[in-house]
Amino acid sequence: MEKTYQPSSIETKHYEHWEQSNYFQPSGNGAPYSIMIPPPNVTGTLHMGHAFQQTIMDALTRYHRMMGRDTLWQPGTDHAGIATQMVVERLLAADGKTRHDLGRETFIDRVWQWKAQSGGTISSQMRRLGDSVDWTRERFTMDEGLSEAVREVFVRLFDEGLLYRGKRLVNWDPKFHTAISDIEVENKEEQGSLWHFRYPLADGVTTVDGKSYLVVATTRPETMLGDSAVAVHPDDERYTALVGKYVELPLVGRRIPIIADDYVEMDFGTGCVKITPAHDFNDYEVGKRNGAQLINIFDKSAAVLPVAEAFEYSGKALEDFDGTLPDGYAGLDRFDARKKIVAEFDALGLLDSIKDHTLMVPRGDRSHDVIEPWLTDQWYVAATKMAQPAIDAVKNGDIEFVPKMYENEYYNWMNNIQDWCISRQLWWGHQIPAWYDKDGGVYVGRSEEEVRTKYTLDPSLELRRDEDVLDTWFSSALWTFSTLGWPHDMDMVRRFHPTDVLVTGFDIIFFWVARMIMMTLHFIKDENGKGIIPFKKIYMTGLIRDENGQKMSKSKGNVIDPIDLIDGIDLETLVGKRTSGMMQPQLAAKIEKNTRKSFPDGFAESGTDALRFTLTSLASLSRDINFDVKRLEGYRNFCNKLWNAARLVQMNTFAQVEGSDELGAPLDCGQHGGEMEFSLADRWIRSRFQKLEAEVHKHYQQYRFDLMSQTLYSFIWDEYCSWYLELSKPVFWNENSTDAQLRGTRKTVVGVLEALLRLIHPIMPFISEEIWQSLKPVSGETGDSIMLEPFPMPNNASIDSAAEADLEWVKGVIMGVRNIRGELNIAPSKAISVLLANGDAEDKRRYQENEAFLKQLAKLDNIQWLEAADQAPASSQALVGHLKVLVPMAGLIDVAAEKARIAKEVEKTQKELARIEGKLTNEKFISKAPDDVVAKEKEKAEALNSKLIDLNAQVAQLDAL
RNA sequence: AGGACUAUAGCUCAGUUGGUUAGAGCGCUGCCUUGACAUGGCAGAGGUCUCCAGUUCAAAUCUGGAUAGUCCUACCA
Repeated sequence: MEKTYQPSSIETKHYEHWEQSNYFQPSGNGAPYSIMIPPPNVTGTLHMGHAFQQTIMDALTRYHRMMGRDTLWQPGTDHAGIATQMVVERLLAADGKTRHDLGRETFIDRVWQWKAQSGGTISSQMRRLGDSVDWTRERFTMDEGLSEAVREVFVRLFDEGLLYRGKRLVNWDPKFHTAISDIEVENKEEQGSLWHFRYPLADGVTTVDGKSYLVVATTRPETMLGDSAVAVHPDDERYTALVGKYVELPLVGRRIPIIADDYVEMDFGTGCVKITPAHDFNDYEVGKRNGAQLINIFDKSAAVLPVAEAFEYSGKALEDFDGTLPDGYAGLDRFDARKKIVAEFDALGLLDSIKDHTLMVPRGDRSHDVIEPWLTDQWYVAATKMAQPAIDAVKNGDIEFVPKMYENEYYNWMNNIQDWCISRQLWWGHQIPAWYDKDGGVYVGRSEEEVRTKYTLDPSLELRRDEDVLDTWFSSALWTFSTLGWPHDMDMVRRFHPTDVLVTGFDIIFFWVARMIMMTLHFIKDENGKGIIPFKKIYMTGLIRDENGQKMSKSKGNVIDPIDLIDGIDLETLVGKRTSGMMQPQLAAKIEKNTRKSFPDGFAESGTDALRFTLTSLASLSRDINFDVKRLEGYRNFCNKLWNAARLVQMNTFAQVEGSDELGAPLDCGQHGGEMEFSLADRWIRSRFQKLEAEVHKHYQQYRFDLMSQTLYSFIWDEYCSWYLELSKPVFWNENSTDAQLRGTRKTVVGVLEALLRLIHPIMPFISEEIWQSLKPVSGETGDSIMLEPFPMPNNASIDSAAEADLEWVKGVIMGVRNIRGELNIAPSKAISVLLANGDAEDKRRYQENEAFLKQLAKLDNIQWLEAADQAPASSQALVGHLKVLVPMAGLIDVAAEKARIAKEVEKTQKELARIEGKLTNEKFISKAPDDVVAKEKEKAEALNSKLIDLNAQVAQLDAL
């Protein structure tokens, strides 16, 4: 082992060895355990959220592998339809081209090229993270096998009536010219206006108060070109007389009816609402109920059509509709049309008022363009019909969310689920397996050939394939079984279903998790035809945010590439990375400034293990996780600590080579038997270790990686290093230690470390492997890799309560002396003498058995046991139970400082005593609290009382000097 | 508008079924280059557990309310 811990020099070599040795593949032995990776976007890069989730998945995978399970962690990527197409279109745009210039086939070739070029990033990042995925089974959602699964599911759902095509209002992205599903729309509050327009009443009718017009309010004036009614509330007495009458739509000149519908809120605005069924989801429903015409005025870019089109609610076009629109609007963008309409209303004296208004604006999650409700033909999955089994699976406990609170969110959404719009007007994706004849007949099948056979079509009939592709989530919804070979190869599906746990973020619970549950239950059945769940547990991780709680995003410039934390990165490179390739280059200056301020030195190299340990230590059950680089630094130091502890172990278990750092021959550590004598410290650390093992197992069961990390950290640092290794030194350094004593302590020092390494391996795979390998000559281990070794199991036989109590006593005495040293400024280098007084037989035994430990760790040159009759000199005193640890003051101690120290102690003790006596004088506490609680409090009070008396005596003694 | 979640040390967070001297990391103060480690050691300071009320012998923990923040769903045109 190198003298200093250098992660870069150990990580890659172990990973390569593991992968080449096929250690990541299922062993074929033991009960199956499987995890499906949430597939990242193939052309993207991993961010902190991925690193976080993958660390957890890898820890779970390695843990269960070491527990003897037949373990599969399935890797893969998805094709991310819109996101990927968008990137490639941007590349083309740089050359002044659009995808239409290339044509569909050439464009798709270009996307595949881009995938080939960028697709390796993800897998190399995963290798750097140490992910023990079975690379031989890596899958991509556009692979032939997975594409076949997509076609299969589409066709079967269609044949079962669970998938259909229809003309409906969809969320239309006018920038990408595609429909998106409701959950891909982000609603954000924005500042806008509320325009009040006057719509003249037709046929000379007037309102109750004698006006010749109605006032309607709108946030979207441009849609008035498509108005087909004005609605009022049926109970609104101001307007009841007008229901059934008409208004004359300004600019357009169309007569549109006044209808009554209780959708209208009487109290809002004027109580009159313009109804535009083809451009608003609510208006669509109102229009449908009341037979208002469905009038579309926009093209696919949300620019005004030359002539409006009208439809029946069945989707059939109305042939005889007069769609004439006012002059000057054809081809006008929606926002320009808005300005023009407002101006014309104003000019006509029909603009009643304009008010500032805050409204929710729907924007596409990829394009950030304002989404337009638009009438188009789309394909839908009848999710409303598939939801129930998926709800039941969670209700009856087959699938369990961790943390539990997400189940409510799941039910809430599932109970109000909408049919899922799955078609996308893109080129990159799975093309829909549907064909049309020229009369609009629809034929669905796995191929054109199959369609012709299935529907017995005349060979001469011309068929045209649907040009649209499917939502990426449609293919990811099949992920748990399509990756395993469905529909042809069912062996793996049967073996690894249901998978054990899904580790993912709560932000995709609807996009992915819910849909996977529905699809898997529907398509994967057991021998009795009952649906099989995709996974037993869903571990929902929090969202990784930056150190200020901000969501990490490219446009904020606060994303962190996990590899940069592993390898380190200098400030200039980091700034360059964050400000290049931006969608909004104007933000670059601000990002640069923030980056320089937050990380003036860039990131230091921390190594994968430190990063992974940091991530697991953050994995509490909370919903937001703020990632602070400071935390990483702390755990990098922890790796260093472990490394150096291992070096100390080696120095005491291998022969020293004169004038060299190289290790000599392994010493006798009991590998081959021989008599062994274990010191108190040996027995203590073994006992403590059993409890640690039990804790670690428990935390795996409960997915509390944060608590597990903390437990391991404090054991290694505070118990193994700070106490145990220090306590091993007196044995190693004492020339009088017997062979049996040396063997016993060497055995323990090595044995506990070796087991610790296995215990921590799932979180810190590299450093644990490196040290474990170097210990082989003294640990007696012969396996090829730590990752194949059994995970440590607690053994109650090694629990030694007496040793634990004795060692607590030893620690107490040492800490007492150290406290006096610290408070009274006695140099650590100065050896001092102490007296032990007021002790009982147990204290005496402990003192006699552990004198060497006390002398070593408290830096004492002499310890003297005082019997009751002996007179103690003026001393500074610490208490360990009844036992007084006395440091004589002569020549050492400043009386004033000592008095101050005691005063502080007295105050603390009095405060505590008052609190407890308050309880004990309370009748009700005595009578109602359980006896053991009362007894405990009484004991405490007694101890505090005698301590107080003692402290006062000391003060008196000092005063007498 | 409805719902969920959060509020604990200067910062980031733990605190399991009510009984702890309320913990950790980072930061801070003092001392120390002792033969694993200064990426270190030892000692220490720092908290009316957001506020109010209630239940209880006992509340950071349970209940109700308030305030602040985050998120989700829906939406008044």
